[in-house]
Amino acid sequence: MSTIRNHVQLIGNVGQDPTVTNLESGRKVANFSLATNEYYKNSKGEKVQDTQWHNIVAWGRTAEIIEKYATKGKEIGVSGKLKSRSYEDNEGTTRYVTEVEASEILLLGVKNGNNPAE
Amino acid sequence: MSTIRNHVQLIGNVGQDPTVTNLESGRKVANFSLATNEYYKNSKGEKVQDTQWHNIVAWGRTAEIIEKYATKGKEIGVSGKLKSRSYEDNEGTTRYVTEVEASEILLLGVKNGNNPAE
Amino acid sequence: MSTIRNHVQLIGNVGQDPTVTNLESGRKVANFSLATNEYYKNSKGEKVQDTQWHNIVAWGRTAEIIEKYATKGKEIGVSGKLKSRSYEDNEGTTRYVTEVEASEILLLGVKNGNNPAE
Amino acid sequence: MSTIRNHVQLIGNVGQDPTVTNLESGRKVANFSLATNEYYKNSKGEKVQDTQWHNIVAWGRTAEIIEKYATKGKEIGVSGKLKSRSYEDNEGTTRYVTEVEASEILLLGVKNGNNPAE
DNA sequence: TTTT
DNA sequence: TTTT
Repeated sequence: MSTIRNHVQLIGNVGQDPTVTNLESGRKVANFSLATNEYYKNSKGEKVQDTQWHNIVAWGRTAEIIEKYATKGKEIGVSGKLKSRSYEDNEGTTRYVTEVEASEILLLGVKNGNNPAE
Repeated sequence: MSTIRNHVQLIGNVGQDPTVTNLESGRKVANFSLATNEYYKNSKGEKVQDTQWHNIVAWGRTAEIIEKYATKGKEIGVSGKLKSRSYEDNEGTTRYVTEVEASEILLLGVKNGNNPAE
Repeated sequence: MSTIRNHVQLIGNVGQDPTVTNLESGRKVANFSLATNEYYKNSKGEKVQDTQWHNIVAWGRTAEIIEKYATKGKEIGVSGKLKSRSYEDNEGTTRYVTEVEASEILLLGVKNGNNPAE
Repeated sequence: MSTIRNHVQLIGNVGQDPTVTNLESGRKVANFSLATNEYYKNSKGEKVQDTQWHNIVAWGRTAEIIEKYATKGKEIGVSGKLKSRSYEDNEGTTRYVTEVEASEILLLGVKNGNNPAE
């Protein structure tokens, strides 16, 4: 889809080592959670943290990079599209999940030029 | 939150007239669905449409603009952040919903300079 | 370059029919100006327009789409990277120009699904 | 201007300590150069670096943050708008400069929650 | 040089 | 003029 019609960019920390599945086709799919952290002052002037957790999914070459480098705790950038899909849970109920389908990731805190994702 | 850490931009069509709630504080909240449409050719060379539906929420002045102008079918641009929250459904089960919290909207197909959102 | 490290998105009007050059390699290059328009109220409460003109350059398939559809006056979206380069003017002085290298364009005001750029 | 109509985001390294000017109004203006670095393999399979230099300008509170924290060499994120302006050089010739007017910066390589820009 |  |  047009990157102009549907574009998401996040910078945050990887919540846990990604789950990577090898598809029959030979492609990989990677799934993980990414935390973005916001800080603001509340009405009492106290610093408050608001953490948002995002579901990230990636395919193919991007999934391979994620498998190798986007390990738990790493700070990364993600760009891609916002997508939702439905599935049946164990009780047969239809559930909906919204994910960011990553087309690109950027490893931060890595020396420039040694960034395997570039 | 930093627009650099968490940024979403969508261009699509409003699914139905927004639901606008007047809070006790005097602020408004607007909720609606936005469809983004993708077109691609499948393996048979046929044109296929992939529509994604996004939950949009907006507060305050942005909600007021949405209430007046972002009516059903309109093509609009939305920029904001990706946020998730939980709530209890009627059976008391915890549900999760992911939304785009819009900080800005742009009415398309409106003559420049007559755009009430600008 | 990483779309995360260097990303520009503009929505505006094409200033004149693009200049398209056929390179010896068979590739095309398209150049044109894009106007983005801002409206705000000045200190006297008068509505003021601020127009910014941007140099856009595109290569290959994107240049071909531009040649056909991004004609004078059209409202389009552009996404790409910010790049600068130097050249010698007629007097032999080194000049610098900053351009948006478009990787994608979106024709607005076109019915969904009939958009040749998608 | 609408962040949807004109939006730039860069992640790169500060080229030199910013120049900060105190305006008569009491506001500050900060100017500096930001380098974004791209790496790719050329036709011989050699890794090549392409560095783009961007002119950044910021006003008010953003300028103050830049003055304190965006010092030479630091890796930062910048978001804002693309703007051009003309000026007369020493010989009285009209020159044009294109800048990113930063509305927000993000200091990278800083522990979350200790980021003075947030 | 666009658009309104 | 940065970074590696």
